[in-house]
Amino acid sequence: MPNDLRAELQQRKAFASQQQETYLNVARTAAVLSDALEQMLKPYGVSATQYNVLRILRGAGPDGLCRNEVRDRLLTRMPDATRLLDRLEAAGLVTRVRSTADRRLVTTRLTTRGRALVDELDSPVAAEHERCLGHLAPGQLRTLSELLTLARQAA
Amino acid sequence: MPNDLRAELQQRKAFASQQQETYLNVARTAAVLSDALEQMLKPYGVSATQYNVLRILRGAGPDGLCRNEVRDRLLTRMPDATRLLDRLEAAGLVTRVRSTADRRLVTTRLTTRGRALVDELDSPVAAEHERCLGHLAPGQLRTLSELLTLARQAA
DNA sequence: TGCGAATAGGTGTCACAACACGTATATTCC
DNA sequence: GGAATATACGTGTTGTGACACCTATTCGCA
Repeated sequence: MPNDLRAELQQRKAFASQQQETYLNVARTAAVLSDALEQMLKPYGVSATQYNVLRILRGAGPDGLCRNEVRDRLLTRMPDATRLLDRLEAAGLVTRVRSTADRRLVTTRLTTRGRALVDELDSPVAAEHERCLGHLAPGQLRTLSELLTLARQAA
Repeated sequence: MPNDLRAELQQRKAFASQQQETYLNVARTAAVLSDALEQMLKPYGVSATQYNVLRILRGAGPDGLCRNEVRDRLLTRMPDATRLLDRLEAAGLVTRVRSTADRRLVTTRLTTRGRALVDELDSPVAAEHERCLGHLAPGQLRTLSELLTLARQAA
């Protein structure tokens, strides 16, 4: 079904190129999947970006990370990581302390509550992924990941 | 290279599941590709979402589309299509006229300038897609599109 | 040692998106 | 035919992302 997206967007004309069709499919799929995740996270009071930060900080362990390290590990470009962390700090999910070794650095860490929240979210997030992508066979998931990784190489 | 994304995001632990890895790959790839497109469009003064609307309106032809039809054809969910169209109207790229048949409807159409802009953008956008995805073989692009279409079925 | 460049972080301002609510017109059902 | 509901659109408010610019601290090198 090569024209499924065209039907979905109610477009009449064929895509200009195979590359454009692929781009639109990537964008559309990401929008659909991240919307679903966003809706799932809403009752917990965090956005998908915020959840992503919490997961990054959990992965960093007790040493925490400075602002730019968090920013560089985000899935999406985020030029204003300061206020993103501000909001998480205001919500009591992270703390920030200025480093004594290099006073330019401000290390961000999960609070107990932040850690508890991200741990609590593991199961429902996994269930959401299972719900959205569980119908794909392991080989399909692997192929998809590989092709996406390849697609990212040029830009 | 199954762990390329993990290296890219500097994560230590393996992904929790194949589904999660695929989700992250979709999100990351969409972010990278749409960022590139956004940067390409910036000199022309339109965002990727605005460009998307212009393309939708061109596809609709001289009859134009009402607000909700535009909204439903967008790649990403857009609850506030009114002000998106407001901005395009303020930029002189679209016009809106209230329908006489059904006075609830407001039909949006491209202006001459809007049409000229979207036509002018065809070539550089195609070049950008070629630049970002040209290194994939036709069969790879097709497989990728098909798997993404399949992935979208559940949610 | 001292001066300029680079790095880390923050802020002011604006544009844009999200949500809830309000208004006008059309349709449906009694 | 008239009230209730649905549809299409707009608006007020709040929160979030984008960009440019600023300060403080450290580093590099003469």
